[in-house]
Parts: sequence; structure tokens; C-alpha cells
Amino acid sequence: MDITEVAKRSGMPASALRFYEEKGLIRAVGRRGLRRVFDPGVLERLALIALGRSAGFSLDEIARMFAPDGRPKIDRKLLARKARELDATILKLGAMRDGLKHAAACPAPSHMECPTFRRLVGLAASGAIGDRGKKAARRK
Amino acid sequence: MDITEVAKRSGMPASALRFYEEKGLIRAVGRRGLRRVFDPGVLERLALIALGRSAGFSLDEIARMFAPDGRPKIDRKLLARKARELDATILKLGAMRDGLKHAAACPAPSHMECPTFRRLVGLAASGAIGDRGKKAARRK
DNA sequence: GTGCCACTTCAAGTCGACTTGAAGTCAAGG
DNA sequence: CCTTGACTTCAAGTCGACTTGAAGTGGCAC
Repeated sequence: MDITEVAKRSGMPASALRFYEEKGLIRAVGRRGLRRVFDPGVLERLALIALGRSAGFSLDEIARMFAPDGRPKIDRKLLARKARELDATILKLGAMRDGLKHAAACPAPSHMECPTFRRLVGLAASGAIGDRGKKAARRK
Repeated sequence: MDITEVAKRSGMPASALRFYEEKGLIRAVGRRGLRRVFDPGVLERLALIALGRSAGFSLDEIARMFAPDGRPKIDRKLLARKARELDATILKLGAMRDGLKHAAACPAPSHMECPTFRRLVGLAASGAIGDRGKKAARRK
């Protein structure tokens, strides 16, 4: 498969694939002239990478999840930790969503006159809310 | 109040406060010599900004939520939309968390041999998961 | 054989939200 | 009055994940 084929099948731009290769996240099995040739297995690898990104891992973290031989060596403790982090994030986002919903429906003339909204503001100010940055879907 | 006082009370570094002023998010009521003098009201404003950031609004979006006179003019529809976005994000993160938890506990020798994990990988690859970036808590 | 253009490399740019550094000002304590 | 150092400005740097642009190469249809 050439890079364009991989790009089509994976949904990633070719530039991102080159970038990933440079970062050591994927590997071309060879070259046809200058051009990279990929094994179809790279698609599963890219899917794994996409999963990691969605879960909030950085590219560097993901790179560390592959053994030198290329096989994934994903630490179960790490996964459990991420799961707990996600749990915390979800709780915070849930509180935020509820607050926003209330504020959107609240009949108070100004938001600052709504006790629920003010409570939410207080929470945000105190840092009780405030998430860790998640990563982006590459929808263009 | 001088900038250091505001920094202490709000938890924001002074550099961020200057940055916010430059962006038009906050305003100093005057100067004592060169030094900015802030009205205590700026603290509520900063809390509001923190709330907006936690909810996933960009600084530019937040800037647009204040009328020229400085009073918040927060569009209820916008809040409702963000709430729905958060809902979607929460669902995705929930799926991700469940998948991670399973993978962390799964007895399969390699993750790729676990059907649940493979399903999760497929989801991520298809873009069914993949969130919009949330903003950061300023914990140093 | 030859021309096209999809591929290549490498450096630099982008975006958001700030931070950092250098150089300068000045309010206030002694 | 004078020093001190907290404040000021402005430009540039940072971070992550890529994208973009310029300049070059070579596979393949004709």
C-alpha cells in the first residue's frame, strides 16, 4: 500500500502519516523508489493510535505503548489510571452540563441573579471544575 | 486592588491577567502610576471566565459573552448547545472509560486478542469516539 | 524515452492560551 | 532623597500535533 492508500483507508492525511513515522509511531515496510510502502497491518496500528488519542494519551505516551518489536505492550495499570481520570472528567463535565442546562432554562432576568448559576461560577472559580485537556477528533 | 492582589485572590498568575486585559476580557479601573488598579468586581468576572473555560468555551467566545458595557449577555441558546456538546462528549468518554476498564481487567494475554478491546479500537478508528478539546485547569 | 505529477525532504508556520525575558518605570519604606 | 523591587511594556518563546510551502525525485502511462 502506498501512503495515499493508507491515508484513504485510515482517514488520516498523508502528512500526518509521515509525521507519525518520524515520531516512530508507525513504520513503512519499505520503499518503492522514494515512496513509502506500508503493510496493511499499519491500519490496525493507526486504529490503536486513534484509540489512544481518544482516550487522552499523548503521542509520546502512545509511542511508549509499543515494544521495540512493534507489538503493543499496554500496561493494564496505565489503562486503569486513565479510566479513573476519565471518570473524574466525566463527573466534572456532568456537573458543568447540568449547570449549563439550568442556566439555559433559568427564568432569572440575568444569569448572575440565578443562585444555581452563581453556585456554578463559584465552583469554577474554586477550581473544583476544570478538566484536563482531551484530544481532538480530526474532523476537518 | 493591585494586580498581585487579584492574582492571589483569583489564583491566576499576573501575566495571565495582563493577557486577559489585552484580550479585552477584563479591565483595570485605573492606574496608580504605571500600575493597574482593579475593582473587586473583576474577581466575579474572572470566576465567570473560569466557568466559561471549564465549559469548553474559548477566550474569544467568552469575550463575546460580555456586552460593551461590561455586563454579561450570555445567550441561553449557546449555553444549551454547549450542554448538548458536553452530553455527547460525556457519552463518548463513558464508552472509552468502560473500554479501558475492561481492557485493564481483561485476562486475554494480549489486548488485541480481546474482542471488547478490538471493538473499542474499531470505534476509535471509525471516528465514533474522539472528543472536542476541553480546556485546562491551571494547576501548575 | 519522456513528461507529468504524486510522491519525497526539510524547514517553517499555525493555533490557543499563556509564559518568559529583557529593559525600563516608579511607589513606597527607610 | 534614594534605593529597592514590584510593577510595567513588548517581543519572543512554549507546547502538542500537525500542516504548509518550496524545492527536488522518480514511477509509470503513453
